[in-house]
Amino acid sequence: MQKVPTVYDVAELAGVSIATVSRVLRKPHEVADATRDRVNAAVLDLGYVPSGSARSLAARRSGAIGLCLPDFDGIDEVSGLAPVEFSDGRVSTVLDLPEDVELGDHLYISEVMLGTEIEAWQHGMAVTIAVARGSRGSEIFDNLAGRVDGIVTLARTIPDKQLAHIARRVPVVVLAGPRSDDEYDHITTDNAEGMRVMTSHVLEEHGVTDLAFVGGPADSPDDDARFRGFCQALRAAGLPAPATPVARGDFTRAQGRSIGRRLLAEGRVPRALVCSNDQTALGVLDALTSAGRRVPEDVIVTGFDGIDASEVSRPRLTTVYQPMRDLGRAAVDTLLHRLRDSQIPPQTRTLPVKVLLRGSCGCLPPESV
Amino acid sequence: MQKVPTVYDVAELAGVSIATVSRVLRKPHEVADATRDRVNAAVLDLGYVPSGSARSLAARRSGAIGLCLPDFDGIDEVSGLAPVEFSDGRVSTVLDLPEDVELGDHLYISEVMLGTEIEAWQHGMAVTIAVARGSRGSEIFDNLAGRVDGIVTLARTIPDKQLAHIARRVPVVVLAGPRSDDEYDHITTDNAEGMRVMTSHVLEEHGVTDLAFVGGPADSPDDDARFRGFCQALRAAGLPAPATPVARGDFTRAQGRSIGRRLLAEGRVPRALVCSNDQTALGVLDALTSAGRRVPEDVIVTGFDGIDASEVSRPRLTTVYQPMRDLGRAAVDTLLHRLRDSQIPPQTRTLPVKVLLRGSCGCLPPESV
DNA sequence: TTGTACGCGTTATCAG
DNA sequence: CTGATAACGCGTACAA
Repeated sequence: MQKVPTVYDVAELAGVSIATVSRVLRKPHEVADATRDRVNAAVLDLGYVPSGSARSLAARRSGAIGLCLPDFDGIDEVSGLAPVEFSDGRVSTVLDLPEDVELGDHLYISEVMLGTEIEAWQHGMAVTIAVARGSRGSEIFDNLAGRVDGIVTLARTIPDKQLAHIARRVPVVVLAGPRSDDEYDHITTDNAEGMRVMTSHVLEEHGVTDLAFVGGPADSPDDDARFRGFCQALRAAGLPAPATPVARGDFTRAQGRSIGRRLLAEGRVPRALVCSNDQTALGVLDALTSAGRRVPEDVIVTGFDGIDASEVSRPRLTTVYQPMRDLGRAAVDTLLHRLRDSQIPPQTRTLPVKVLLRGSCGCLPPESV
Repeated sequence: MQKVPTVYDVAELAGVSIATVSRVLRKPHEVADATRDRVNAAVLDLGYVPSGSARSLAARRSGAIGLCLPDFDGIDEVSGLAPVEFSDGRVSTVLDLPEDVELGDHLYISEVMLGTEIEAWQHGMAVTIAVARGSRGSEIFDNLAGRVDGIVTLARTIPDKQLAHIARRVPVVVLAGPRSDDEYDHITTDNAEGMRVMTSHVLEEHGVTDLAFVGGPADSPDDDARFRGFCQALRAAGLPAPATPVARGDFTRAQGRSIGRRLLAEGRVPRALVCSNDQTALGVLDALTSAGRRVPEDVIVTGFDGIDASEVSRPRLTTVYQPMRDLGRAAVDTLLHRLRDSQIPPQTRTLPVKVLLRGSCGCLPPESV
């Protein structure tokens, strides 16, 4: 680490030119066996590791793709973070009472990350991640854009203006965003159609006509599409569609709970609550059951996403599953296509969703929760 | 994207030298206001984004840290991965019966990633991740090492030999590994002590003397330390300590289940099963309860890690919580220290654990599960 | 305050 | 098959 060896050092030790060293590393078959062995020995001997920066600079590609994520953990200022505490050798023991767990809060994003990484790995590329925390986001994303071959970003993570700026340097793929009039490739899921089918199920199979939609953030394109699907199903059934959701949360379980409590307090709980995502639905479920309402007997609750937590709630949540991991994979796939051919017009590729009927709509017998 | 602008283009448009452009970007205050404005305008106009490669090369630091993770998702060959399927516009509906969920399988790693990212972000650094999948691992890690300022790796992710090679170029911090006779900095948790306290609790508070340890992989340093803690508690209580765990799994819930079934079949279920991690414990719990054994009345089960899934099991799992996120944070913190001063001797920093008493050891009344 | 010129460690294009 | 040598895009002493 004191004196990091370079191609020159390797070349000298092996008694060849730097060009040959480079060849041994990149196209070993173009080099004579004996020469190759000498070079490889020198590499091992010196502890040589090629400089990625120099390599990227000369090759005009970095072999990495950038993943931009929104501030999903709520940490947004450096000052707000306590330093890590180390052990003093003692182990404390506490009686841990049950409480509400924000289980699966990061799951959506974790899955997207994983999918991105997997597909990148398949193509021998690395993934560099950047989270839009705090005020320095701008700087962070520019830095990222400068060091990768392409960028995958969740919708609404990077301000439009900056995204446009970045996109002049590297291709951009937007995840879960609406296909607006931009120049980017998009990956979406069947939000509207999924919610339409889900709603129709409640309408037709369960004969419910009194149902309301619990939404997410007003500026969420996902939420918007889901609400549209909900309304569409209502109209198709000859029912009036509301102009807006009965309430809006921020896609967190905590907000779902408070919405549930509010509806209870105001006596506005309908026969079925169709929620815009699982977290919200689970929160609503919490509020309902702790107020003594039976789900699904008194109220039907449905979600959207299919996070793991929806699988272990009581009752298990009927929801619309979307392939989160494939979202990341599809984005990278699209990015690589674009890298190969920058001429093709901006694409929008849609991933399928699947309606999972479980306990919270009443499709399963009580014993299977 | 057609013709990516460089400092030269910006300099020309702004009518200054490239040195000035560079200054505007790095030390804006050393440049006259008017000049700065002209340059910034040119930057915006051209859509200029500095090349990270060139920057890293010239500055001799990349501003990124690498995170090496084991093949936690079991994907190890490119061929084994089906391509992403896109939507055909139809939404399928399925009756989704309850089944065993591998909830939280990636949680440990997700948390470490998150912690790493947070701490890196605080210091304006990016994180590049690499997973040790398949046979190309070697290549991948070398590439990573060449493009980052330092590396954080989970123990046993990179073969010793290669790690030694890499470490000659960049500093390395090993997570959750044993402090062996290497030159790396290490971050560990109080595995042995945590397990000792947990075991003592079962021994003393619940008066159990008939207990067994269900281990993880034989080559896991974490598992090893935990088993030592277990034995230590037994001896302290005047009981004989076993030479080996009663069974070994691979830290997955599935293995935990089969171990549970095996013990049941062989009639070797003791009064308490102390497990080396939560997944294993949850699997054991599955096997026990589905065989009609009551936990904690008939058998006490405990875990280690404190993953979210341990919080929602029935009964909720008594376990030893370790701060997974802090593991990542501490690693980055240590790495940055080392970057600043390469002279200090290799350090080992230990993070505290906490024993969480919940339902599966019998510390909580039945109603709070 | 601004400009000149060199170096950073590779890759790639030619000759040989 | 191997060796010079010119980019690659930026940071930075050193000058002006």
